[in-house]
Amino acid sequence: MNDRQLTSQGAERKQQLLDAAARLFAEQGYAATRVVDIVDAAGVAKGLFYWYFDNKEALFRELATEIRRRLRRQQAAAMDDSAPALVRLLQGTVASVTFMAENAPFFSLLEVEGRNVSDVLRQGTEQHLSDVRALIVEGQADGTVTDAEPADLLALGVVGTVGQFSHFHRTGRIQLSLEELSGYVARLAARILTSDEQVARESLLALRRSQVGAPVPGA
Amino acid sequence: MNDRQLTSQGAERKQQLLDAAARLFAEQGYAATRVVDIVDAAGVAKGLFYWYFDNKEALFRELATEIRRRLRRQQAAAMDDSAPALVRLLQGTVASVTFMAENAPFFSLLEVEGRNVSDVLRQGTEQHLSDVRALIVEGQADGTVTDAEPADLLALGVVGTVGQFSHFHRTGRIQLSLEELSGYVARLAARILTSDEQVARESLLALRRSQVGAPVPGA
Amino acid sequence: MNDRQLTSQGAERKQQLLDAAARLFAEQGYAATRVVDIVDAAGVAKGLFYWYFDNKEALFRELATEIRRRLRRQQAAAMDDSAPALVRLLQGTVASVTFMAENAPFFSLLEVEGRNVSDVLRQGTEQHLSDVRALIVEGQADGTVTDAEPADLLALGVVGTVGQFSHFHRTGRIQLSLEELSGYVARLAARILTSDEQVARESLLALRRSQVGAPVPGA
Amino acid sequence: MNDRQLTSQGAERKQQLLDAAARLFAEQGYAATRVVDIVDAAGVAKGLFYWYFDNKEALFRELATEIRRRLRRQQAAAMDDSAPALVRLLQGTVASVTFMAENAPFFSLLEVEGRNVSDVLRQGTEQHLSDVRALIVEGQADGTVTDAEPADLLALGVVGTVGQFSHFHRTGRIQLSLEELSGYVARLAARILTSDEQVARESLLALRRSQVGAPVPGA
DNA sequence: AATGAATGAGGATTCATTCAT
DNA sequence: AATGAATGAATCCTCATTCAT
Repeated sequence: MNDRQLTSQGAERKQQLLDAAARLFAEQGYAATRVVDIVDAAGVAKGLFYWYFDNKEALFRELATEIRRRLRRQQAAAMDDSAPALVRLLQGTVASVTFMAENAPFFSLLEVEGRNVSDVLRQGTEQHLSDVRALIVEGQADGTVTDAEPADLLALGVVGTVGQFSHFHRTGRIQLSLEELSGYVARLAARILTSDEQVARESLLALRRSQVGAPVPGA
Repeated sequence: MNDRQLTSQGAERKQQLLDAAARLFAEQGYAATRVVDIVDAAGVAKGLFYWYFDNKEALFRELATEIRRRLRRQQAAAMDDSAPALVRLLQGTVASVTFMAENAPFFSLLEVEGRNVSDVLRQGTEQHLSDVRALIVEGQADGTVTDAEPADLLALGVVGTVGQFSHFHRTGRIQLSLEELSGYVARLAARILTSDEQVARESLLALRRSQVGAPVPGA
Repeated sequence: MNDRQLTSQGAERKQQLLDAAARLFAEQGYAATRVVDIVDAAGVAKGLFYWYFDNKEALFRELATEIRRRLRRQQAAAMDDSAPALVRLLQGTVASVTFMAENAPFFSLLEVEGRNVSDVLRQGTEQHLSDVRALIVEGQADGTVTDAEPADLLALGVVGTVGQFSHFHRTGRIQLSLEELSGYVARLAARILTSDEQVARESLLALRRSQVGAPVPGA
Repeated sequence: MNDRQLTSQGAERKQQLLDAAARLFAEQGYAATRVVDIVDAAGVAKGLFYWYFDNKEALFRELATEIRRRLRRQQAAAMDDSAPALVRLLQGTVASVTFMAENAPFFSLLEVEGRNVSDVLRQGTEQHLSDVRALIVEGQADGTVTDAEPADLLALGVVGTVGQFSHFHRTGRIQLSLEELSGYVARLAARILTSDEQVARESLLALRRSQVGAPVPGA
C-alpha cells in the first residue's frame, strides 16, 4: 500500500496523474492505456507514476472509489430533507443523471473494466441501491410510493433506469440537453415508483420547484 | 479475411473454440483471456487457432455477431404478428430478457469489451433500438402507446430497462426466477409505454395468453 | 512450475540455454547477466527462454541442481568399493577437486549467488558433508582415520579444503596443473584425516595405484 | 571521487550509512540491497546518500577496504614478535578466524559480490597470502615449517582453511564456540605446516600460552 | 488439419542517480 | 547538510502471431 504523506504540491501532482488517467481510460479503455501514456499526458517521467501509485490497478481503484464518493455527495446534496420520500427519490435521481452525464468519461471506464476492481464497483452500486431502497421503503410507508412491487425491485428499476440513460447519453445515443434528459428520467422514475398520476404530477412539480428555488449545487 | 471452406468436422472444431472463448471472455474479460487459454480450454494446439480465425479480435467479432443474430431471431419468433403493437413490444421485451438471462455469459462479454468491436456492438444495439422504435411508432399510430413522449425516448426506455435488468440478473443482484423477472420487466415496460392503466392491463393479459398458448421457443 | 515434456530436440535447445547461461553467470555473475544475454548467446529469441524456464531464477536452480548431481556421480564413480575408507575418502577428494576444476565456471556461480538459491546450495553441501562424514565414521571404526577429532569437524576440514583449493584454482591463484593440484589436496586431506604417517603414505599410494589402474571415468 | 571534508557530525552520519549498508549487504546481498533500503535503515533521506558516497559501489569498496584493514591490524596485534614463525603463523590464524567469525556479516558480503570490487578483494586476499607466505618462508628457514611443500601452497592451505572454516561458521554449519573453533583450526594449520608432531605440539602450546597471557584484543 | 516451438514487439515495474528547494 | 520529488534507462516477462514439420 502506498500511504505516502503528501504535501499540497504532491497532492496536485497526484491529481494530475489521476485526471490524465481518467481521461485516457475513458477514451481507450483500461487495458489499452499504458502507464507511459498516462505519464506522458501528465507531462512527467515514467518513474514518478510509481511514486504516487503502487501500480496501474491501484490508480484505477482510487479513481473508482473517488468518483463513487463524489456521486454520493451529490445525491445527498440534492435532496431536500423536508420533502416527502418520493420527491427526494426524484431529486436524487436527477442528481445522479446529471452527475453521471457531467462525468461521463469516468463512468464509461467503470462500466468497461469492472472485472479488475469488481469489489470496488460492486460496493458502489450496492451502496447506491441500498440508499434508494431505504427511501422507497419510507415512501411506501407514507403512501407516496406504490407497494404493488417490492422495494427491492423498484430500487433496481430506478437505479437501472438512471444507469441506462446515462449510458445512452454517454454513448451519444441521446442528443438531448442535460435538462431534457434528466426531466425525462425523472418522469420515468415517477411512473415506475407510483401508479397514482396525481401524486406523480405533484412530486414532479415539487422537484421542479426545488430545482429552481435551490439549484443543485454543481459538481 | 478467413473464408476457409470447412468440413463438418472443421465446423465442429471451430465451434469448440468459439464456445471456449465465449466462456472465458465472460469469466475474465476479453483482454485478460489469452489465446493460449482458449486453445487449452478447447483442447487443441495453439497454432490451430489461426487456422480458424484471423486473430483474437476476429473471433470476438464472430461471437458478437452471432449472439446478436440469435437474439433477433428470438425476438421475432416471440411476436404474434396479429397482435397490436404494444403487445408485440411486450412479447419482444420478454423474449429479450429471457434470452439475455439464458445467455448471460455471452452478454457480459459484450458489455465488457465494447471498444475493440464497438462497431459490431453499436450496430447490434442500434438494430435493437430501431426495431423497437418502429413498433412504438406503430403503437402510437394505433393509440396503444402513449405519445406524451417521443418514440425515440420510449424506445430507449424499453431497451434500457431490458438491458439493465438483464445486467442485474447476470451479476446476481436479482434472485428472481426467470418468469418473475420477465413478468416484472413486462409490467415496467407497459407502464413506460402507456399511461392508460386499462390498455396496460389488457396488453399484459394478452402477453400472458400468448405465452401460455404458444410458449416462447427456447434458446 | 514448468513441467513441459520435451522432445530430444527440445531437450537440446534447453541445454543450449543452460550452457549459455552457465557460462555467462560464471563470467559476469547472476545479477549482471540479463535474460537477453542468455538468449543472444544461445542464438534464440527472447520469448523462447520462457518456453523452457519459468524465469531466470528457475534456470539458475536447475543449473545448481544439475551440477551437484554430476559432482556426486563423479565422486561415487571414483571410489573403489573394496578399498579402505581412508582411501575412498582420498579418491572422492581427488574426484571432487578434479570435477570442480574442470567445471570451474559452474562452481564460481554457485559461490557467488548463494542467496537466491540457498536451499538448493545448502542441500548440495549438506549432502556432500554427510557423504564424507559417513566415510570418516567408517574409517574411524577400522582405525584408518584419526579419532582425535570428531567426525563432523574432520568432514568439514576435508570438504572445506577441497572447496577452498578449487576456489583458488578457479581464481587463478594457483598455477598448478590439475594433477599437481589434486595430488597436493590429497596429501593435505590425508594429513587432516590421520596423524599416522605410515597409514597416510600407504593410502596415498593406494590412491595413486587406483588412478593409474582404473582412471577416473572422465567428465 | 568524493573527498569531502567531514565534520565529526558528518563522519558519524557516514558511519551510520556504512553500518546500515554492511548489515543489509550481508543479509540480502549487494545487488538485492537498494540504496533506498540503506537510507531507510539509517533513517535519512535518499539524497543524502550521494552527499557521502559517489554511488553504491563506492560505498561497497569503502566497506571492503575498511574491513580488510581491520583484519590486518588484528593479525598483527596477535603476533608475538619474539616467537618463532610457526607460532606467529598460528597466532595470526587464530586471530583471523576470530575476527572473521566476529564480523561474519561483513565477510559474507565480500564473498558474495566479488565481481564489482574484485580488485579490492583480490588485493585483500593477496595481501593476506603474501603476509602468510613470508612467515612460512621464515619458518622453513628456521626449520619450524615443513619444506616438503612449497611455501606458496602451504600459504594457500592455511589461508584457505581459515577462510573455509569461517565460512562454515558463518553459515551455521559449525556450532562450536569461538574458542573451540579457533582451537581446531589452529591444530589443523599446525598439521598442515609441519609434519613434526613434536614441533606442532610445542607451537600449539606456545600459542595457548600467548592467548592466556596476552589475550587477543577484541574487535 | 494439426502441432507446438519460435519470434519479437511491447508493457509494467524497478531503482540508481540527480536536482530544486 | 538534508530532503524527497523527479528522472529515465534498464530489465523482466507476456503474449499475439508465425512457421517448420
